Amino acid sequence: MQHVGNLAASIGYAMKEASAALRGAMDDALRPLELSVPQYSSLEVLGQHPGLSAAELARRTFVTRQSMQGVLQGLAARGLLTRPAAAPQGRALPTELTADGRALLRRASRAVAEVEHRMLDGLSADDQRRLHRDLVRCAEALRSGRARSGPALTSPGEEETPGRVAVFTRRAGHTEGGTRDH
Amino acid sequence: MQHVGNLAASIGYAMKEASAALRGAMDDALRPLELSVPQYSSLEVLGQHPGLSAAELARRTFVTRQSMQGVLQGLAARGLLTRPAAAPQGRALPTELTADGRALLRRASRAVAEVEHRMLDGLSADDQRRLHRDLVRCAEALRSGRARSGPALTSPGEEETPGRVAVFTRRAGHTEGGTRDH
DNA sequence: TGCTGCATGTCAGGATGCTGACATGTGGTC
DNA sequence: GACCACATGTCAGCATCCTGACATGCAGCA
Repeated sequence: MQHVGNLAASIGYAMKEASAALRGAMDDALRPLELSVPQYSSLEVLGQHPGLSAAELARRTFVTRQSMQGVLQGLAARGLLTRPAAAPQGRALPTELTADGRALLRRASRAVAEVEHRMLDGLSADDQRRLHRDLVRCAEALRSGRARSGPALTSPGEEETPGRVAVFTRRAGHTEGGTRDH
Repeated sequence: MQHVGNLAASIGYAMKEASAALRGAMDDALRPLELSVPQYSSLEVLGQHPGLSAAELARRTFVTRQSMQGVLQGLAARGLLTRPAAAPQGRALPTELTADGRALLRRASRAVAEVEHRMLDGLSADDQRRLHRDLVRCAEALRSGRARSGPALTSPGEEETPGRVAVFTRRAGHTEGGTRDH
C-alpha cells in the first residue's frame, strides 16, 4: 500500500458516492414531509426503541449528541415527540414519539423504503446479503482502529435490545461510543 | 415493500453506518495534516485531473459548487493550489495544485490509503470487487431515479478522461449533475 | 442576428454538524 | 463516606454544506 491511486477503483470513493446518492435520494423523498434525513433517522430509531436518551439516539443515527439536541428540539416543536422536563433517573431524558410522530414516521418510512428498493433493484438477493454483511464488516473494522470505539449497536450475539430497558442496563463496552468529546 | 422495518437489516442503514465510520476514520487520519475530508477529496481529484473547474470538482467530490468555493478558498489561502483571476475561456477557472499541494497530497493520500486498507482487511479480493461493483450500481440506480441525474464520472466505456481537456468537451449527458440548484 | 438552453462563478441566508468545555448524576472502589 | 471514572445534557463557537437567486459566457437554432 502506498497511496490512493486511481479514484475510480477506490472502494472508499465508491462508498462515498453511493452514500451521497442515497442521502440525496432520501432528501428528495422526505422533502414533501418536511423531514430532513437526521430527523427521519431519529424518528425511525425512536419508533423501534421508545424511551431512548438523546445521547443514545445520537450514536445510533451517527451524529454527535450536540447535533441531536437541535434535531430533537425541532421535532418536539412540531409535536412529533415528547421529552420529560426532568430526568426520572440519572440525567437521561427518555424520548417518546407522539401519535402524530408515529403517523408521520409511517409515511416517511414508506417513502424511504421505496428509495432503498430502487437502490437495490439491480442486485440479487445473494448480492444484497453480501453487501449488507460487507458494509457492516467495514464499519466494524474501522471502528476497531479508533481510540474510542463505536456505537456497538448490537453486541455480538444478543438480538436487538428493546431500548427502554437498555438505557441504563447496557453499561459494558461503552467508551464514549460513536461520537467523541475532547 | 411497505416500510423500513428492522433497521438492523436495512442496507441503507448499514451504508450510512459504514460511511460514517469511514468519514470519522478519515477525519482522524487527516487531522494531523490539518485537512478536512472535503479538502482532501478536492486535492485528490485535482491531483488526478489538473485544470478542473470548481463546479466539476464539486460534482466529483459530492458537494455543491457553493460549498466547493469555500473549500478552494481555504486551500488557495494555504498556497496548496492556484486559480487564475480571469477565465481563459468561458467562465470556468481551471484549478491547479502547487508543489506544496502535491507534496501534502502525497502524505494525505498515504494516510487515507491506510484507512481504506484497514477497512477492507477482512474482505477477500473477490468480496472487495463485488463490494465496489455493487456500490457503484447502487449509486447509479439512485441517480437514475432523480430529476437531475448525477455526476456520471466515467461514461460507460471511456476510461478516465484527463480532465483538463474534459472541462468543455464533455457536454453530453450533463443535466446539472450531482448537486442541484432551484 | 437574436433567442434560448445550459453551465459557471458568486452572494446571501439558514440549517446542520462538529470540537471544546462545563456541570450534574450514577456506580464502583478505596 | 470520599473519590474517581463515566455518561448525560447543555452552552458557545466555528466549519461545513445546503437552498435560493442572480449575472455572465458559450453553443445551438430559428
